[in-house]
Amino acid sequence: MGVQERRERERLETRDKILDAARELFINEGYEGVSMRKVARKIEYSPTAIYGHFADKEDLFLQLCHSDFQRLAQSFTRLAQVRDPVERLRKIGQAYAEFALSNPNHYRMMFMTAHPQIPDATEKKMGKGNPEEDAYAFLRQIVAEALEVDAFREDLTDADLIAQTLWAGTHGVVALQIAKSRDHWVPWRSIKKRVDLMVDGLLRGLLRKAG
Amino acid sequence: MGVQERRERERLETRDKILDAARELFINEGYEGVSMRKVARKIEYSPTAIYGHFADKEDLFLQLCHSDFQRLAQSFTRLAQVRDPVERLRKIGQAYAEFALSNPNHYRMMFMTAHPQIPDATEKKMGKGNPEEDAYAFLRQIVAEALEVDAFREDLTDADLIAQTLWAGTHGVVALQIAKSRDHWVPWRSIKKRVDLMVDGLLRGLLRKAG
DNA sequence: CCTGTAAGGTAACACTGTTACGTTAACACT
DNA sequence: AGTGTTAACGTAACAGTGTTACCTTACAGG
Repeated sequence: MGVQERRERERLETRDKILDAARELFINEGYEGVSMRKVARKIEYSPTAIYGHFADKEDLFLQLCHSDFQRLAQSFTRLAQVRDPVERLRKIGQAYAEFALSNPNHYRMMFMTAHPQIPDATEKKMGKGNPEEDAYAFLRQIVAEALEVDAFREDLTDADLIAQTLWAGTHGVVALQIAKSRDHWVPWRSIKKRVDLMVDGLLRGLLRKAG
Repeated sequence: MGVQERRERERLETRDKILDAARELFINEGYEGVSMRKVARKIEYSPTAIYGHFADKEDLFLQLCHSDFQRLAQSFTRLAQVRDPVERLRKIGQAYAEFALSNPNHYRMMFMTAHPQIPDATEKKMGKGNPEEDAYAFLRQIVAEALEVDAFREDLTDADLIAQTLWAGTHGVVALQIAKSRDHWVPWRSIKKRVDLMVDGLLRGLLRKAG
């Protein structure tokens, strides 16, 4: 009975059609600029068809972010080959910033807007740790490695606290860039300079002075 | 002809009634959770009455943020009495974080969402520099003072770049707190610890090693 | 008393996310 | 071959949104 498999395949095909159309719209118009009816028109379906595949608009967008953020987690794992954990921390900051600035709408949805507490059910359906979590775990693990070789100041022993601070630093730069770069009352320096100074300055302040 | 003055006064009174009702709603329900009709019901006016005082919903919220953010700028000026500019930078970071966490909805609107380019007209009506700008200028000025006494590393000479990085650091911590503190897949450390480590760590990395 | 003006209300437009409910087509089973 | 079931999809509607023509009303100035 390959019939069920074919149906499943067809179902996934239209699901992907929805996702592709929605991705293009969300990227160009942002979350509020997109309506379910617009997505439906784009794929020539009725609006209700989408609800057979996604619980609601937020679910649709989050599934989208989810799949795209796996790319981020994967690009992180590619950094595993960098030997020096401190150098790896530097690289992960750059990669994170690059991803955020290339996918500003996704980034806004994932890290700049509060969601009403993800229910545990969907969390498990996402398959054992969502990419956000994976990415954080990855960062935390590098921090832990750096801690083991005594790279950080001796009064810093909490890997989570350090990881959260490094994350917050890069997040701060890219989040301001995404939200406020068009405000001209701040003489913004180039985003590259700001990311570099944040990563470098913060690491300098947290690492042991003499290696 | 005190008539015009009385009319003006009455007009401002209803304007303030709108602002007060809207403030309470926005603080509790957030931007999207509030509708013009809700605000109108609260003050027992028709929805259209609001449009006689504010251009649209965003204008209403921004005027609100504007007046509340003046408190922030004022709390900054109170820090002017701190002698050491570096110590003042530390204090301004704490004050900024405290304000953001006490007014999360305002903060979200002002610094975590992109607005469609403020037209110059309203900018001037706001009276010579909005509070955001004032606050940034204040920070920048302290950085400039610190630069004059050679507090920063010798390779750091751009007051704007430094100010933007310090701002981004604190912004990163509070923004993540506001948007993601309810996500339980990160073992968040206390917000105080995170703010402290960010301000202290970042300054350590940017200041000259031996004072 | 009449007129102009400005505040405020009514009703509508064009949307939005979402959901009962109906249709349809393909499969499994007798 | 005919019947029943199921799942995908569409129609039409609900309750709400921001916003705007248009109308009413009250009141100051001539």
